[in-house]
Amino acid sequence: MEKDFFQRVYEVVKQIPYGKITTYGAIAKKIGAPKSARMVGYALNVSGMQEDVPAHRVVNRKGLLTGKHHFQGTNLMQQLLENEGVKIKENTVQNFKEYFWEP
DNA sequence: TGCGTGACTAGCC
DNA sequence: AGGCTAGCCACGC
Repeated sequence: MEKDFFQRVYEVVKQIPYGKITTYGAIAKKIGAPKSARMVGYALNVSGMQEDVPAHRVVNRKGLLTGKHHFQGTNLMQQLLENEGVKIKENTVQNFKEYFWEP
């Protein structure tokens, strides 16, 4: 049975390895909806019930932590990424291209 | 059934 | 080079 759009997003996001990050567009393309990058972020927004979904490892194509505003703390998302060895500066991932992981 | 909204992306000015 | 607008799809009311 085909999983819901959101569930597909969770499946891909959960596959992101430790210390790596990816973009909404990459995920959207992976699930077969390259035009629905916005839906990926939307899905993560309601992923509050999905603890296994490391939404903090998902950023926009510029490496900007666009979704950090949706996290509990003001810098929680950044703290989590730095905890995995990802350097963050001004809400932006440093060496984003190197940390980028394609599903 | 229809309009508005959004954790995006790409293109144009 | 930087900022703004348009297009896109799925969900909620």
